[in-house]
Amino acid sequence: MSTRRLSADEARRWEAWKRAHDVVQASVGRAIESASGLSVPDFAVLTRLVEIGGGELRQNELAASLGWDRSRLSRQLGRMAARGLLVSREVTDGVGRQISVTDEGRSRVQQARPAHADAVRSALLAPTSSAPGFWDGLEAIG
Amino acid sequence: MSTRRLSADEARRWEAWKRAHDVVQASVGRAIESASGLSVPDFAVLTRLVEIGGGELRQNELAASLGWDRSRLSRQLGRMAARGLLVSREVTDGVGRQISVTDEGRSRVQQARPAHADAVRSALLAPTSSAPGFWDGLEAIG
DNA sequence: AAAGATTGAAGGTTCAATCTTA
DNA sequence: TAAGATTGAACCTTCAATCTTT
Repeated sequence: MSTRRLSADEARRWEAWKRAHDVVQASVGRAIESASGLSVPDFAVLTRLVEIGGGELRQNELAASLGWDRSRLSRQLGRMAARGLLVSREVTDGVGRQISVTDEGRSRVQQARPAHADAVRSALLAPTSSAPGFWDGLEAIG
Repeated sequence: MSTRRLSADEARRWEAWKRAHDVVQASVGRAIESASGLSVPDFAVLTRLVEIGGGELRQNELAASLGWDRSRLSRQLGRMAARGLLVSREVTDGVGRQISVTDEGRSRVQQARPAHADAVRSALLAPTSSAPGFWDGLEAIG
């Protein structure tokens, strides 16, 4: 049935779905932050840099890998460079910039990885009764 | 099996889950915005105001209803008041503020509701083959 | 002109500190 | 003191405009 607004039951299911997602994201974010001091975007950038580029990538390749637009990545890299997590250099043989992880950035992402893996597994991939995750939050949704 | 980082397959499932969520949220957000000019937080605030309070609520009741902290709501209400969507008054008989929807705010939320309902239904509650939603995005996740 | 990147402006979120009033 | 609310600062996201180099 289609009406001009959500029914109380539909609204309840929609809110439960959003809340379940937010709980998972917050859990993973807290795990990363407490293990390494990195934010979720920091971790996303450093992970690509280390795992795809071996520590270095062109900025446009990084953008493509993340699925981010130029502006978003430019601002994120600016903040991360100011914190010493990476460095940005002009590329001599053409247009563009080369992004390189620093020792500090490499160390931090290594610190974050186990906590990230555990949090994702327990919240989403393999929730347990002692650590309920996304799917449990949706039990009543049908 | 538990290792110190996500496997390629685990990472793929995790990314797919996040992407599916983001697609749904973006779809609902665009529907609200194009129908009414309201943002998602605008719509959340006005919906509570109209449906729970009949157009008026104490600020702390609004915060509880939304599950938002004081700071977040204070900043959101400031922006909305500046745009004429609501007004904020001191409460004479004690501490606190009274938030009231304006005619403009009431009109906007009414404009947004059908688009919101349609978007939520097609993206999450009852996706169709012509409008795939969240669950379809997760097909490969197992 | 096209590609790669940055910036101004606006909106959103969070934390800690602060202010006000009962 | 405690409750209700605001603010400074930092971070995040997006859009349109801009800048630079090929």
